[in-house]
Amino acid sequence: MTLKDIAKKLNISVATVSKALKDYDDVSLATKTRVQDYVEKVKFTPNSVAASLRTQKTKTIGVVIPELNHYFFSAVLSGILAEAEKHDYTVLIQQTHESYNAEKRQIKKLLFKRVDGILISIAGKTNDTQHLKDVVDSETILIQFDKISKLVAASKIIIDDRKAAFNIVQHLHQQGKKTIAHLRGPLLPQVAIDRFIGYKQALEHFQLSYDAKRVVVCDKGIRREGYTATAKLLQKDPTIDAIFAHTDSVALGAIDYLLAHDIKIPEQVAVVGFSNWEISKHSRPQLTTVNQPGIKMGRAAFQQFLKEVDKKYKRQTVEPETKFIPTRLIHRESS
Amino acid sequence: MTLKDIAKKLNISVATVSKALKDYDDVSLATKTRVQDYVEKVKFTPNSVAASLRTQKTKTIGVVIPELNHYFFSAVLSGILAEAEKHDYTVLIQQTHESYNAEKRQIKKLLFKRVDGILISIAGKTNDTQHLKDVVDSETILIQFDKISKLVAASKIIIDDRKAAFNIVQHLHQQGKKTIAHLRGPLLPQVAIDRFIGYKQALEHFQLSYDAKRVVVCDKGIRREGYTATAKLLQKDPTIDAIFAHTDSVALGAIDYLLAHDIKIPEQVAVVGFSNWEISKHSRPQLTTVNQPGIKMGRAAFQQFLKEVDKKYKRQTVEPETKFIPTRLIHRESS
DNA sequence: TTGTATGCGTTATCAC
DNA sequence: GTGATAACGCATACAA
Repeated sequence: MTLKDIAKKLNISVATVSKALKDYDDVSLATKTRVQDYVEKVKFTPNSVAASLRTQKTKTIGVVIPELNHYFFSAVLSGILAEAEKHDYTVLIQQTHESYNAEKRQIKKLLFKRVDGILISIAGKTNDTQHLKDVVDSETILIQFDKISKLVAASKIIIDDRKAAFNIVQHLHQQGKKTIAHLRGPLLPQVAIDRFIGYKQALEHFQLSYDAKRVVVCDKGIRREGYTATAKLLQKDPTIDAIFAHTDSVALGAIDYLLAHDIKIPEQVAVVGFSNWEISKHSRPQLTTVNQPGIKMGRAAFQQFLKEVDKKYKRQTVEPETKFIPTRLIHRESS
Repeated sequence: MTLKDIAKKLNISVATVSKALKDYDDVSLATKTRVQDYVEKVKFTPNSVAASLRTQKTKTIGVVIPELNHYFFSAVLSGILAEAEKHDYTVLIQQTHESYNAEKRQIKKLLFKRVDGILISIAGKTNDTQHLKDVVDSETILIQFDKISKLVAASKIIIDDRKAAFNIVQHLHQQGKKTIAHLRGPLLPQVAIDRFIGYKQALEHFQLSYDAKRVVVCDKGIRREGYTATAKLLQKDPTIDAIFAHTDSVALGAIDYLLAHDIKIPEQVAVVGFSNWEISKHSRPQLTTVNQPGIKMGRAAFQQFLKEVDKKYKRQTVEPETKFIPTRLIHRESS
């Protein structure tokens, strides 16, 4: 069933049917209701594919994230979906599993699908960003969130990782801690770099000593890693009295080690995580962490897209912006 | 840039360009490489919207789930995505938040988008299924997974909830438990009904007593509910020595109550959850539960779609099938 | 207020 | 092996 069929049935033109369905005001109320009633009756569903071809808009965005089965990213996606639905957009989803090649392939596919915009959190191993520049060149709107590349001229929605890390150290300092270790993330992603910088700046600011021996990379971000890294840390420096882990699961691994060795938390060693995943409040002791508001970030990312797409359709120039989503420290039992 | 532009540039016809790009064998190798090289050089991306309009296939499926920020469902989606990408399909995602109206609206939108198929796990409050029958009527392939309606003539991918619940009771019986309570899910969804039936059948089979007083509905499925429900249970019947909760978070709530009242787990009261969410292995004591293999279920759902869409294109009739994804009990510290 | 005509970018049928 | 041409279903400029 198409507009044509309806037109024939009602003895009017296709153009009129089209306009009537879109509630144009140069169509008489009489024919409008005639068309709308008929459409209702026969359950006609217009074909968005044809409309998209004609208008050159798909009202669809693509979202590319590293991992879907992940508390933070699924929250972001949830926020994007909520906002997208409100503004009548649909969402194509792609998952990279942190693979650069998958990311390249998926972006290509989204351009093939002619999405109006792409919202992306880049894969950990991505360092070449040509595929992202291709998106910008194709005049498709690009919004980066969370894991971003500074080298790409596109808007960015992020948290202030430096500040959040700074606040964690400040908190530990206020709790009387003096020798603070850091279980950091992989070397490449900006988030890991910024958390490390914030950590270092805070140590300096509060005149606490920094020592590279007290920083261990945990690049898989899994619980077991936190365990072994903590073992290593305390072996190298038994005076450590606090651990700031770059992620909640790594922090839980640290707690595992401390519990297993009868080290009192937080009296002897305090532990702070990052992200406020579900597991952080289900653990014992409950984990102090920083909330990373995924839903808000998702909403903000979509809103940024919407703002830019509106400008684009009005033929205004769009300047990339960077938006920070506020975080706060959640003080629980582990510190 | 379009096929037309390429044709003009290379002094050949649009038809030939199209065929060359699709590697048809009635076009010479020479022109094929000429076209492909040029396309490579200028980074031409064909327009799938036009292709879809022409072929009446979008190579896109829609997925409708109750909650994205949820360990099980994001796993299912992850499985769907993996399989879809392998077969060159893209995925439009919709989230109902368990709302029937949202579900109706979103299905309509997916039909508007002319997806080739819809994979759905229905909302808890959905009892009218006309919108699902509409999908079938529109000749769009419909696959149900996990939360399904028996009333809809479409394939179903589920776990054997009855059997899984039966196995839980069997396990508790083997541990010497005699008075087994059940924190059940809401009354409507089939999964909750089946888990309850499996529980009851097992009690009968092992000649354990059943008493409606030992069954409490926890329809929100949250931790706090498990706490208060357990309080209620033990008040009504202090002889209860095992609790089977319909979901891991409810089980954790039960554990909270038992720990708070110095009741030994599992010696005095054993606890078993359902789903094997991430939190179940991060809790203390670690939770005995049933794994619900989300990724496998997602893959199976897509494969079922693929099978049916192939048949459809070959004009063969498709009969709805029901597939069971095997589960297994994961024995941990709480039982 | 309504209708006519054109094009969006492909694919596919049928000539040549 | 190649090309001309007609759809696919809708939106819109313009004519009536």
